[in-house]
This record gives sequence, C-alpha cells and structure tokens, in this order.
Amino acid sequence: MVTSVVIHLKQISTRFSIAVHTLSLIAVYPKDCTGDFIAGSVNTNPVVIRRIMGMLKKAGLVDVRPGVGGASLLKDPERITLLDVYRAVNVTEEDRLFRIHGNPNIHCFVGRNIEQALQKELKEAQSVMEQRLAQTTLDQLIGKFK
Amino acid sequence: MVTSVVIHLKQISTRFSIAVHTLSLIAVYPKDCTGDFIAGSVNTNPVVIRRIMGMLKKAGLVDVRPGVGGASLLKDPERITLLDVYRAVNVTEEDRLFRIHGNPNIHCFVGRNIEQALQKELKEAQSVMEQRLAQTTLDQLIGKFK
DNA sequence: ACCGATGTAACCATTATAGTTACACCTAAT
DNA sequence: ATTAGGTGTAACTATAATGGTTACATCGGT
Repeated sequence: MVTSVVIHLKQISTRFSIAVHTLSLIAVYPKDCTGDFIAGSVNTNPVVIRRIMGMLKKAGLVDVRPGVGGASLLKDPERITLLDVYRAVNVTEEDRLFRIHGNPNIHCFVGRNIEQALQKELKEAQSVMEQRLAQTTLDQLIGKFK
Repeated sequence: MVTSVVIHLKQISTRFSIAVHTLSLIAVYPKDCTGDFIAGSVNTNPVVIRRIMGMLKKAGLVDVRPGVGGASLLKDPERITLLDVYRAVNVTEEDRLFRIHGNPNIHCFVGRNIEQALQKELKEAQSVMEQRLAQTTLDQLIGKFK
C-alpha cells in the first residue's frame, strides 16, 4: 500500500524577509516609517513588525523614536548586509543551521565518529551560505527595485 | 522594562544527520544493517529509522530487503554526496530553504519589489550551501573516522 | 508455520511560528 | 495638563513540524 505524506521542512522564518522588507522601507521612506506604515506594506499585524523591530534595534541596525514613533537606520544601507539582518532575527542555538542528533552509541565505530566529522562539513556549508548573504547590501537590493 | 525571551529558529531536522549516520553504517557494516541495529547506533526508536530509510529508498540511495531485512547501498560511497542525502530527507516546499512573507502591499514601491529581488539573493545563498554539501562524499566522511 | 524484519498508520508531547488583543508607557502637540 | 498617536511587551491562540511511541499488517527465509 502506498500513501504519501509530504513532510515539509521547517524553513527559515519569514522574520528574515520581513526584516529585510522593513529595513528597505526605512531606507526608502526615512520619514514615514511607523510600525503601522510598515505593517501596511508588509501586510501583517503591527505587533509582528514591532517584534522584529525590537530585534533589529538590539542588533544596532535601527533606532526607534519612543513616544512619537518612526524608525531610522543606524548604518548606511551600503553597510548593512543580508547577513547582518539574518543574524539579527534568526537567533539559533549556537548559530547552527543544521541540527545533529544527540547521544549516538559511542560503542559503535560510526556512532562514535559521526558527530565531529559531520559537524565540520555542515559548518562549512552554513558558512558559505552566510558569506553569500554578506555579499549583498541593503543598498544593492534596493537598487534592483523598478 | 526589559525581559528577554530567546527565540530559537527551527533548524534543519536531525533527519538529515540521522540519514548520514544510517548510510555510513550501511557502508561500514554492509551485512548487519537491520533497522534495529541502526537504531541502536543512532540511539533512537526503530520506527524513526524506518521512516528515514523509506526516504532514502525513494531517493534511490538504498535497497531494503523485505521480509528478511537488512539494507544495502545502491550507489558507491564515493558517489553519494551529502547533498544527495540532504535532498532525500529534506522535502521542503519547492526546495526553498528560506521562506518569504506572502502578499506584500503592491501599492507600495518596496512591497511591490521586495519578493523578486530578495528571492534571487536567497536562492543563490541556498545554492552555494548546497554546492558545498555536494563536495563531500560519504566515502570522504567515513575516511575521517578514527 | 514460525520468526524476525519491514512498512505504515495513529497518536502524543514538545516547540516554533505568526497572528491577535490588551494595555502600560512615552512624547509631541494642543 | 490633557490628549492623540505610537511603541513595548505580555498573553493567548491556531497551525504545523518534529521525534518518539505503540500497534499491526505483511513479507520471506528457515
């Protein structure tokens, strides 16, 4: 009997793309960016934006004016990379993209060796991905808008 | 008031590392690899292994002998890459590692452009990561075991 | 026919996500 | 000083993926 249940991997959260959208908005419309304005462009709830703004603030990317509202960039768009944004909103355990199963059987030749050997490869794969993100700045991204 | 709630990104499933572990076992111990044996080395429930074996089978990487049990590789360890394994077990929507928020406001200059511009960058980042995985074979990985 | 193995359904606890309401607080403008 | 609009954050929700588990049908060599 064949039934097929498609398993979907949990992908990298939309927090990342929403954060990039948010920073692009602030760069393009430096005067108007309240949470509600951003939420209107992203098309989501303002609280979702405020949460992400909190992360961007903590990462030193934006400044949010308390009370009156509105946000501004703390770095030039030429100096903000996609990696900066990715790191700001993707708080992973020890910054690891890949999980590795714990407690393999150390009495087994493979179980005893797999973790360290695989860890090294996966870190490299993660690293090249992040370095590619680091090559694109907010400025370059906005430059592609039509 | 400052409270800090750490948000952990859902990382790439341990299915991947368990699959690599499983294939390594079959390569090293071609005679003994029943689901229970593998589960004993991975240190998990046999059903978890059987599920992953099903994915590896569907990907054409292994053959499982029905009835009597035991698994064997369908390709040489020198010709199985980490990318093959990754693709076999990580069934993501359209193979996309990154999610992008849907339905941005197309009446906004940024909302109208962000998806396409960002998509291109993220695909490239995913691609370099996958190409790095493709550079490591099962054989090379096992060669690092001590 | 038996025995050990596989295939898979079904269920569960845990956790991340993303949306939502609610409300305290802050600042400028009146 | 009061008000209006915006921010910060807690709390709750529905949805979904994960990984473990039990149960059971089926397969195939001995």
